[in-house]
Amino acid sequence: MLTSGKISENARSNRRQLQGVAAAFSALGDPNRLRIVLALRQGELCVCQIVALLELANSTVSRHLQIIRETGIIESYKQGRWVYYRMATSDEGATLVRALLPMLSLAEASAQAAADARRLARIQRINPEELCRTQLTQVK
Amino acid sequence: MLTSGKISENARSNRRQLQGVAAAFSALGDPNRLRIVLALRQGELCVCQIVALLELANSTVSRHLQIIRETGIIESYKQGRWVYYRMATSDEGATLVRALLPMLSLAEASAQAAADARRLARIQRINPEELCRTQLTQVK
DNA sequence: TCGTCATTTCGCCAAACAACGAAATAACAC
DNA sequence: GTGTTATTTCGTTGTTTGGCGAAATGACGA
Repeated sequence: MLTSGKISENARSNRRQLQGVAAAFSALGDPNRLRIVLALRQGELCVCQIVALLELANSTVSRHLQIIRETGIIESYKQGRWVYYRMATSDEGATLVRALLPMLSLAEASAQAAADARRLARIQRINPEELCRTQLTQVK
Repeated sequence: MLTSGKISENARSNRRQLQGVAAAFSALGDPNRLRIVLALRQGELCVCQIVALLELANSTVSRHLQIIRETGIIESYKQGRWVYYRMATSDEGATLVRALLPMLSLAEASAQAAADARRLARIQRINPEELCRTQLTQVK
């Protein structure tokens, strides 16, 4: 069950509108949300993997993901207790992602993005179930 | 005398960094700032032409222009009392503009952008000196 | 030099936003 | 049904932001 979020059809048809483009820009105007999208370009992730990467509260990450998802750039699906997020595959979402590619490439050339990519590779080697479990104990 | 704004060399070298990309996204995440950039893609404009298009206070427009200019997307030059803004021509700015093109094209396909383009064409037919002069009397 | 004009900067304000912890929700195992 | 787990939603808080009018700045003309 793929979900782009609880957005109304009206909001969906605004994607091609100026407001929709501005919303996508605004979503990626937060550095942490930009880092999330760059991470998802490496492959789908569950919330706790993103939490581990960003070192933010899970509630904050969840909210960030909701904001990005509502722009259509990413989508999510449930697998048991886990919710996985990935880059949009729908026609409309993919159009937006394609248009964003040159800018995302620019961001990927940064030292921060490289450091994130290295950490993410390590995070992805940990069993997600174990990663989620150890997160509560690591909360400080 | 071209000016990209009073940005430090440190901020300039961050353009290729994640923060710089996020700043560009953030700048264009405001609908009015996005409208400004779409308008400048039609050709250079002075502040009062942009004020006429957006129907905002001149101080607000000036602030918006400063924010966009600091990202490197646009540049400005003085001609007497007038300050003209245009899309960036420097190597670095042009790279950013090029990367933004697909998204700007998406925004240009909107009804709002088309309406703006029509109004802007009319505004550009007015002598800028006369336009500026009549603006103070139109302030409500 | 003084007055006018175009723009920028400043100060204020209400709204929006990113962070957090707590509560609620949904999925799972026993 | 109960307890555990992953995630989302809610409420709070301090910070940021987009709008405005007023003040400051710089260019021009007499």
